[in-house]
Amino acid sequence: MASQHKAEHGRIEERSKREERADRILDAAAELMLRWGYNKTTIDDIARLAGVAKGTIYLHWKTREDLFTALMRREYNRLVKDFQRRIASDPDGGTLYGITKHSMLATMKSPLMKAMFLKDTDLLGEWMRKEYTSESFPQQVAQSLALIESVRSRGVVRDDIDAHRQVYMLDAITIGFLVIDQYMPDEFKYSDEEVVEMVTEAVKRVFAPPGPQPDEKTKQEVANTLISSLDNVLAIRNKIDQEEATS
Amino acid sequence: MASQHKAEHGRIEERSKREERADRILDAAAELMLRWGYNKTTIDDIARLAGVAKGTIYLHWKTREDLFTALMRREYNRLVKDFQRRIASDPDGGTLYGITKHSMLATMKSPLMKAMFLKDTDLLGEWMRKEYTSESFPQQVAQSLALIESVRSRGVVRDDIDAHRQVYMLDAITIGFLVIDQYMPDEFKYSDEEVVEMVTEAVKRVFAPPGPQPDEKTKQEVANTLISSLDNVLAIRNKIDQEEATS
DNA sequence: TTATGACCAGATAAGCAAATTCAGTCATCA
DNA sequence: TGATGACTGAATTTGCTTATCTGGTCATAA
Repeated sequence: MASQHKAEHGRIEERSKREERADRILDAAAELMLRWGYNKTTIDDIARLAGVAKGTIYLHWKTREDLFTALMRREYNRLVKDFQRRIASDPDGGTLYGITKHSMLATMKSPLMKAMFLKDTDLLGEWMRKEYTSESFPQQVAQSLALIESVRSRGVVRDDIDAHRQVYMLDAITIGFLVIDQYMPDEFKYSDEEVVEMVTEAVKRVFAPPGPQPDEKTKQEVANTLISSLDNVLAIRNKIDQEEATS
Repeated sequence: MASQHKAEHGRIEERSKREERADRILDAAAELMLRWGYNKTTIDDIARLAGVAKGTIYLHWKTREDLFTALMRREYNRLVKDFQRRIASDPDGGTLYGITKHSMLATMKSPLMKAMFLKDTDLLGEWMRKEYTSESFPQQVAQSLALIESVRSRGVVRDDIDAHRQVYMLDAITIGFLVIDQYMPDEFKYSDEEVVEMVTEAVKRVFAPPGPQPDEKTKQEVANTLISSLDNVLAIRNKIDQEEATS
């Protein structure tokens, strides 16, 4: 009994130690990827920065590509959780503009995810071509569509425009504010927060319904629906990950 | 008297023949540039397609770079004139959303200008790095700012936002709608006209002033100011061109 | 005088062998 | 049993030579 408990305890401790190490390796990978891009970040570099031997990395992931995929998944998980947290703690988290605001802030704070949404080849290099990206944006758009339909049905945004077009407009506006700083001269540099303020204002006005503001209860509902649907997305993804890991 | 007139007539005819040929050469350059991009479009190709000898091209422009700069200038002139024509014939030509609508339509119809605004390296290649682009966008932005200030002062758009931010927002939105189609999956493909309809709607809502619609006279004024300020821009540019040509 | 295209030199690409890099493995160690 | 890093072969890069291309000129022809 005692020994069994001890063994289990040991296993758990070991597991968490493993995970901690995996995290450290991913941290190193993230740092190097941001500095040098995918193509120029080698396993040796990562191992050195993480303070482990190269072989150790292969105790965690089968290939280099897998490692970076894991990194991006972790980044995505963090982004989504950050997003959920922001939504939950903002009274406007149940409005379209609130949602846009927090999704943009979360995206801006995560350079790797931003690179992925914007298909930044410099950073993602070869990884983009094979892995994630083909599914990534369409998936993002699908979620956009579900979101729009959810807020429309509750009268939180106007519904006198085709839903698909509304998604198109919303994505055009957010992408626009994500890329515009590359084009503007120096007199027009704004902080992330200022930019987000501007998108929020724009989204608020473009999608505001003709009637009165949504009441608190509706906003709560929308926020909750969104948060739990994101829980779902994460759960499904993690399930797929596990199945892939076991197979 | 008669012979003098004849000579003059001859000179004019000759001049216009020259210009016609220059135009033909630029047409060829435009076609090839769109197909192969700047880097892979050779003077020989252009000469062959235009049906002239290579040396003839150097009777018109000192260098290859000059030729493409002339092409872009012609394209810009055409865009501006197209834009002016559209503005003049639209009753909403004196509103910010009308202006946006027509500037976007004009831009979309001119792939080379679109490439320039978006800094499309694939198309513009080396030309971009040396020539136009450094001045191009800032100049565009400066015009944006002048435009915003002009419409603001006449109450055509709201003035409860900092003018610089308004420019930033307007440019973010237009750029967004110009690039978004690269990101959207196939179910979300819209024609230029449909896209412009959406931008117009967005701009209308984001920048609408709180008060009543501007009256016809104000719109006329704004449209006229804009058109003549564009005349000015063109005049200045052409003057610079001539000075460069003579020096 | 105007237009041409053969011609030139410098730049760019193609070809190729040697050197280096790097993802992934595995015998060895603790 | 978990971690290591020397090792391997495939892939990429480097260095260099040769071949091709192409912007720009200019003697010649119309």
